[in-house]
Amino acid sequence: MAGKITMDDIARMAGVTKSTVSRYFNGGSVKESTRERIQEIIEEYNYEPNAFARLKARESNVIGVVVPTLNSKITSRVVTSIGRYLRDQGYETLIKDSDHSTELELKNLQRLITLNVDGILFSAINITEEHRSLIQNSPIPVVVLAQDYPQGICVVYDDYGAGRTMGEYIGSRSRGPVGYMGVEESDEAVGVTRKQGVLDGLKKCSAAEVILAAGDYSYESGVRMARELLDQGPLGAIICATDRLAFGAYRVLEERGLQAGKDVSVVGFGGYDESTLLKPPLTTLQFDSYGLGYLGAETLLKRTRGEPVPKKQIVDFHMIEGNSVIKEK
Amino acid sequence: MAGKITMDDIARMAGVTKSTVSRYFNGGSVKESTRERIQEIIEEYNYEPNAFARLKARESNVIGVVVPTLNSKITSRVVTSIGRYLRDQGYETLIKDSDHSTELELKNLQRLITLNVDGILFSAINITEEHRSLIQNSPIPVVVLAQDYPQGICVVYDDYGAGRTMGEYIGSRSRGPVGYMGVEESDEAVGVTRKQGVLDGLKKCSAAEVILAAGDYSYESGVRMARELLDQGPLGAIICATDRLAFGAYRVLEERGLQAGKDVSVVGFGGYDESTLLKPPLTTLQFDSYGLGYLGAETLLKRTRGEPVPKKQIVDFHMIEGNSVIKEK
DNA sequence: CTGAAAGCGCTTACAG
DNA sequence: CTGAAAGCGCTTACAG
Repeated sequence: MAGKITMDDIARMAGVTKSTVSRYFNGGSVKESTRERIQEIIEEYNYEPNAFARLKARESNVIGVVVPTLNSKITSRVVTSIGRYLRDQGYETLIKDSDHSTELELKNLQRLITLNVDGILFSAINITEEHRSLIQNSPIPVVVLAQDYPQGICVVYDDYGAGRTMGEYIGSRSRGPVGYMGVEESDEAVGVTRKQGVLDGLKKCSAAEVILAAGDYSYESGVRMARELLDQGPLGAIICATDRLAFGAYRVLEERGLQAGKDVSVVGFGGYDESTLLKPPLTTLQFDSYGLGYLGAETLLKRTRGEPVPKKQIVDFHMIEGNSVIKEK
Repeated sequence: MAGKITMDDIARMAGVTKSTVSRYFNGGSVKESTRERIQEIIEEYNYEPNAFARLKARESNVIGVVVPTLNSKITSRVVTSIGRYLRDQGYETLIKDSDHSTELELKNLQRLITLNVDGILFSAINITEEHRSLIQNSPIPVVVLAQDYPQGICVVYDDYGAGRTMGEYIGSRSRGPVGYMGVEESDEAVGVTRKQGVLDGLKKCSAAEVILAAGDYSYESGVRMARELLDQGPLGAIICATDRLAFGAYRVLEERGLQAGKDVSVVGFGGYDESTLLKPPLTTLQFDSYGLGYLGAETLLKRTRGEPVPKKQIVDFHMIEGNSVIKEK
């Protein structure tokens, strides 16, 4: 039975009309005594209004979130953080998974718009012209997460700063050529910005030659790139665009009888839980994913209220030092 | 503009009424020529009907999923799998995260019921009396995931079988006392069933003494339990209820100058990605999470159509052999 | 403070 | 094959 009760049922039982019950929920004026009567009935039946039937309401109190995948520790952190913040603020979170498909990203965005949610947190692998046009024309506020978006509001990781920090870190303590295992440039944040940071950081601190490789985000891709780089001769250091790629590098080093932190320095980005489990533990830069989610949600809510928000916000990172970098003597 | 268009707008542009457009979407009879006209307009405006405005429809075509947390590789796999299946079948997936809170689990369940989704996939840490009563009285079909639920329909991992397999595996190749690092018994599936399997398997194949420890699911808990066990004397093997706990055990072994696979056997359950990265790689049992999600979704859809479904379905597991078990000579 | 009525975007018998 | 009308569960001016 529970759940098939409507606002009208509650109203009847409380001896009022649904208008009054609606006001009860939406902060309209209701006499203290009726308020109590309504409350009793509600508690007895465990009633909650159907959030999606508020077709005529100004706001739906639901925020949509679209993520490129759910199969990622990072995304999990971001979404968990968003959910916590929104819940505290009395909002529903509607999560849509694009499962690595650009087509689905577009569809999900479109769908959230027609669902008339109050706002959208949008995270995509890369933002195409179509994404842009959809976001631009959206009657609903959209905040873009983890990708730069000059046409609108975004909250991003400090990819350039992180890259640069890592570049300087390695540049100042490594000798010999440096290999960089990156990802395709279609991913702005990681493929372009992070890489540029690394290159600039290295250049500032060392004259070492840099050899570039590029692939996708998979473990296998890491293995392939590491082989490709090492086949070209000995390396002083390998900088990997993500920890997962570094896992692949570890595997290849082992195959070749080399040891990270002794024969060659290896570093990554991400600060995955498993990186501390490696032997030796990986030195890596961790981004503040919880901060990203929190800030994104907060910013979006401000937007929906028409409050001013920064066009772009950058969240911090910090280094987790493992033992994978050759010690200076 | 995109998104503010309603079915009525489309209808007007196509020179028909919204009744006809509605029929177009729901498979009613529409003349070929009008069908084409409607289709054109829809494509031009990228229109999609608002799924949540189907207040009067028999079905909403949305399935709710409640998960205990999003911060888990296992859950991610399950949810991704559910999403894929449902999408193929033309359903929306609405994900609700309980964030480790029993109270939220109840709330999420309640909310999905009042949202009048077509069905609910429910996964909870443990199922209390309150959960039971809510599910029992739900006017909407519910399929319980990953926990036994004799009062209704469930899809579960083979916790007993997996435990038993692992128990026999270790029992037949280990000498000396066996330590078991488990979790609290409030978690039926892992805390009780899996443990019982392990104990039965061990008993069948060995007369070795078994020392039990229990804690929560965290890495720190694994560290604590491993210390506790090893403090009581040397062990031939440590069986960990999850891989994460095994990570803690590895850490303690290292502290004490012991090596997994040489001085003591260590095994886990879960088949986490990172387990193969350990040194030595962990021998572990992996459950078929994708299968669980897929089967759960399929079963739920059958239920919504009134088709008969098994009361309980058990998904498979398989062993991933690492190098963490002492070789027999 | 409260109710009657119109409306949100859609669906569904019922006529024609 | 198509439209007019009633209705889904809720909200919102508008009277009183």
